Amino acid sequence: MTPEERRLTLSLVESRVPSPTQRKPNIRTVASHAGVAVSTVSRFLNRNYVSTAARAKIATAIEELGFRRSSAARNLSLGRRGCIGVIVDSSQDPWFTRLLAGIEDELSTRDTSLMLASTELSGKYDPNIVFEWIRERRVDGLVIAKSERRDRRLIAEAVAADLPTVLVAPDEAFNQVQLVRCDNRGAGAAVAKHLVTLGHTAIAFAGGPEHSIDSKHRLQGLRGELQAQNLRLDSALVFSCGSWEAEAGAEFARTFFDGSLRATAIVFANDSLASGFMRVAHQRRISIPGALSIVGFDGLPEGALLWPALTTMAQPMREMGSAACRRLFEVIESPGQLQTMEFPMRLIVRESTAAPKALARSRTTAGSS
Amino acid sequence: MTPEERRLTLSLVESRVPSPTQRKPNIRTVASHAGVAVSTVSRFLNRNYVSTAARAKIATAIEELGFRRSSAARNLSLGRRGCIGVIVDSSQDPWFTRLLAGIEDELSTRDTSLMLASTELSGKYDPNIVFEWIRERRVDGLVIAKSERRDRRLIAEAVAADLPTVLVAPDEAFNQVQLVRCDNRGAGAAVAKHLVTLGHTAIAFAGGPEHSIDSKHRLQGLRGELQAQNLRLDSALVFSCGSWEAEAGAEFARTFFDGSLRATAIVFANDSLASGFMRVAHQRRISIPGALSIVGFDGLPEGALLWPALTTMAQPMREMGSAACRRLFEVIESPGQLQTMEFPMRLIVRESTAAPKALARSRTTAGSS
DNA sequence: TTGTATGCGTTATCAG
DNA sequence: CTGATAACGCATACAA
Repeated sequence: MTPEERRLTLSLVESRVPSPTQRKPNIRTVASHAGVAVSTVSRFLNRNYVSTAARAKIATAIEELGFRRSSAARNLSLGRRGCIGVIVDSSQDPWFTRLLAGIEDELSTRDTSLMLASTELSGKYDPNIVFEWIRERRVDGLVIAKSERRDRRLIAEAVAADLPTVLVAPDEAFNQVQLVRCDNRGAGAAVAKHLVTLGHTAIAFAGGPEHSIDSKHRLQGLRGELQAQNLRLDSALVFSCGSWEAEAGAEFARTFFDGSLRATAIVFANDSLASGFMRVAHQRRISIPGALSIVGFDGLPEGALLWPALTTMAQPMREMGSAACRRLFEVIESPGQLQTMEFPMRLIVRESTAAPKALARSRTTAGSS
Repeated sequence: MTPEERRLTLSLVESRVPSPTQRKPNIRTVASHAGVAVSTVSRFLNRNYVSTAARAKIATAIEELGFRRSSAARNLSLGRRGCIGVIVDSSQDPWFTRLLAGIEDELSTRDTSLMLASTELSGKYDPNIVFEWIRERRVDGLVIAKSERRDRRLIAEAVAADLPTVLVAPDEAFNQVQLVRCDNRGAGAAVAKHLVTLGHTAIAFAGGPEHSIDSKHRLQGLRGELQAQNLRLDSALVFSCGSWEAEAGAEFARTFFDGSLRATAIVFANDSLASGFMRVAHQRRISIPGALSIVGFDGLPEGALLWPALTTMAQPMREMGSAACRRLFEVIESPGQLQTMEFPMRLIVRESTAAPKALARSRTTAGSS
């Protein structure tokens, strides 16, 4: 209550105000205006039983008064905070940005706000803010994006505190939590199909961090589909970049080009690695996709700005964000069962993949003969 | 109040609970524990006058009980929402993402959450959510990023509603509002210095949207410094891409390369345009910076991943974010004067600029002779 | 189906 | 400097 408001209240404590345009209507105003009790209005607001007669009166009263219920008061009464926590290692990640758009979609319809926490805001991993949130229950629930092994304590604490939590695209095997993820194996298989269709047989895979489940699954999918097509992924052509960062992809490029192993296509575990690789390829004047086809995973729009634009398997990040958010609200309202939602990924063919040179040449020959 | 809590309360309505680990302590608990009145505890919490004796007792009580005040209740009592609104055309913008990090820094210390609104979330401009926020006062204040002409109504409404508002990097002349912006003219001048030092004389400028103030100021700075160095910016070499998007830069590239005008360096009004241009340059096998030097504005980290990595004038986006947020809180607490904070931009020399070919050659000649 | 009464945790007023 | 207490706006158990 602001000072002005309080003064107003006090001076009018005896004489009921008729309709001062000043003061915002509350549930009590509505009730008296409609000639019913506040509890009836409250029930109306919460879609509980109320007679059609009362319903109509209340509706018009609300309309006339331009009433809006206070979420602050509602939260206080409900023992909620009206706010969810969204956690990610870095909010600068374009993948996360898309996820956020989905969350935003969902939140805008619910008068709920959000708190953002980057566990790696300042360069080093520091989840303490989140621990505070959990302990002080400053949020009604948590959406944790791309959680990895190091986030285990975080998740354990949230579960222990009985705080509704949804994990999105966890890169580690978590259970006991609501899950929203992508079909990484299926995506790997789709990439295999794409490359095989183009005529590639010497395919390499460059993974992310050693322990990454996503990376593993994508590789599994790739390998599986290749086998199904009677091709095998040469294990000498399976690499690990050790991280998800573009710089790791660049580093890999340098060792790859300096080595003697050859492939006609390289599948990267994500777009970022692929982009780092391509930068070095440019420096070395390796033609893509002429000499080498490149595929990434994630489907970041940024990939379309590269030259050549990156072919990739896209996650429906925005949909995942809104799905996670919806699920979180469900769980907040009523605890319910554990649930896992899996989204398919989608192949986006851009410019970084083409038929391998040899094949292209033979085809040209065949065409001209 | 959750059902469980209510049951607990009711069953204990007569007999005071000794210290049930269940129930969270509130200001009343603290007061009785410290042997003072609630109002004294409240004063303590809000750093108002309270005797040292009481102060000590309260402090230990709070410590022992692990008390944390409820922001929901506080907001209700204060008539606040405990939440600020952050508005941008698209939350996908990497520039905005950096700004958000700064806001995040500031928010994490204040138990305030945020609501995000993208006015162009679904492809077309739609500020209605924000109007709702303002009318229903669902936020305590607004940070509006990169507002442009079309946001005038929004800003006018916020001002009319007396809602504390801070504009960050507005691309239009706004007044009557708190402002946080960059020194675009100074940045333009810095680019001029950089290019002149490298030996460029045939410099072109490719601007953003026609009515963009930022674009205009950057050009002014560039032109001014060039004049100061006794060079002039050929007005035939001043272009407008008509938008800030990479695609506009690509489009400009096509017409530029198809035309007959020549320059040894092009300054783009932002990084995105420059990146679109460079993509086409690659396609046409124009060597950068060999045949053409390129400079952008904004300093997005993404520019470092391009090949060649983009030379650019960087905005301190994160600092601007936290500054805007701090200022907003100041204004929320006490209205105060209108204020404008201007941040300098910083030149990041990467790979897209070099001495012009002719000069490089003559230098080599000079060196070898 | 509705009304009454009470509580949610704080802050601000005003009389000591 | 301190204590009692009335708001803040809403939700719900319970009685009617």
